Amino acid sequence: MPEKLRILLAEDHLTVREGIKMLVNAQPDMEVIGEAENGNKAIQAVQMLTPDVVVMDISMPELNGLKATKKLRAGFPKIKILTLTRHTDDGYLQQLISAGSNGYVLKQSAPTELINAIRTVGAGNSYLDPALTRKVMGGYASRTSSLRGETKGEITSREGEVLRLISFGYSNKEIGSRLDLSIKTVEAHKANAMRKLGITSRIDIVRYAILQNWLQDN
Amino acid sequence: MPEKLRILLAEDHLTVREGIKMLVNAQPDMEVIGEAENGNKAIQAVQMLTPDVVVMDISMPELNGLKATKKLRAGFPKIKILTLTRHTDDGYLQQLISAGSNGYVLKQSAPTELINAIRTVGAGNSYLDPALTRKVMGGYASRTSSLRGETKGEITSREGEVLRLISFGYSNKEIGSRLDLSIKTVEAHKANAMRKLGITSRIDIVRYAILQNWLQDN
DNA sequence: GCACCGCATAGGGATTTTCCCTAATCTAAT
DNA sequence: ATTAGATTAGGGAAAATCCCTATGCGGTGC
Repeated sequence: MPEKLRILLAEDHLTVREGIKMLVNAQPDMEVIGEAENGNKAIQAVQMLTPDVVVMDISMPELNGLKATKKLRAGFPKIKILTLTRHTDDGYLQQLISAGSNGYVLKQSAPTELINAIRTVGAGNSYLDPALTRKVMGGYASRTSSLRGETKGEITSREGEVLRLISFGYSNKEIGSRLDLSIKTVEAHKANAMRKLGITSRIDIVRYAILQNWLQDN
Repeated sequence: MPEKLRILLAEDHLTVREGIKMLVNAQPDMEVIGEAENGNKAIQAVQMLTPDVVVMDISMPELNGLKATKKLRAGFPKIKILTLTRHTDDGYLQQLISAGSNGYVLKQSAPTELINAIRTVGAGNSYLDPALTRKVMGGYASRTSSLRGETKGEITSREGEVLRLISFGYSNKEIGSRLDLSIKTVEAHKANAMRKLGITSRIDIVRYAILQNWLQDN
């Protein structure tokens, strides 16, 4: 048997992390060599430990898994990144893949799926959770807007801040006083962000927030 | 050493469940004797297995941990229920305790906390996560409404329907046409539900929805 | 260098939504 | 039979949102 696969766990929930660690370490061909509770620490840990595979949760404080994946991919092209998520939305998947993730596993899936996925990406292949494969296969042509270059500018951090607070149920006025801005400015950020995202209603903002995992753990 | 504590795990995420199971089974004085992925199955499992402690996730499909706790408490007064949650909201805690939970642990906490908590409730005491104790100690006097008997009745299904749609970002008008009601009726349900919950703002509705897990996986 | 674009900021005024109060049925419980 | 809560809904006041316009500021392009 060759060397064991060296795994870095990036996941903010300690309980989940411990669970995965025990699961991984119970395998003969892999071991957890490091842990990180946010994206920044994950990047530091990769620099120090050079793992073979990073198991990366999307939703983490400070620097989320999506951004951490992008950064890691830029600095460490050979590292394999396996994204772990709660979401089944394929719109998100597209972002992940373009960020450079090698695989995508749902937290809902069986533990053996995770182990399979780690082996698969560790071997240099890409892995897509079976539950997602179905989604991706059907009805993808409708979501090619970003490929046609219609993604004119991404959401700025200010806009994101406003959208997030809107999704939480704050009024424009409340957001204004919270961010120390005029209501009018908040309205403008909201409108610009919505135009960029191609959405027209408050419900779409909530949906977007759910995908961004903004509505968790607050 | 006496008998091992017999644990039932009620948690919908298989990965998390596996993690906890390994953790529990690694202890000399406790073991997992059954698992359930929703509240209904948990109740069935309790009837069949009569565990000492049920580790119950709040957010589960079909029947959530809150309702399952209430039902179990009615039928099995001696069973200890330890609530496992992602949330730090103390308003929710009150509901849990009145539902009959013996303890409350955050998923974010260290695995040893969970083990401690299981031992504590298994011994017949109640356990409150240290992270929550702080919250509960400070500024609780403001939230004693339910102790004064102002919790006149629970949210009705109609009210819940309305709250859920509000949390999703629908306007009263949209909810009205969706449920085929006058806007005025929607407003009334909203106001009544808010009065019952003792909340006053849209943000509180969203928080409530997050706790109810209404905003996940749609 | 200057024109142009996007970001962050914000006002005015029209429109829409929500809030507060009141109230009529209907059903279940006492 | 009287009370309590659920479901329905209107009128009018108050608040929030929407649409349009506008000003600096910092890059990018030619």
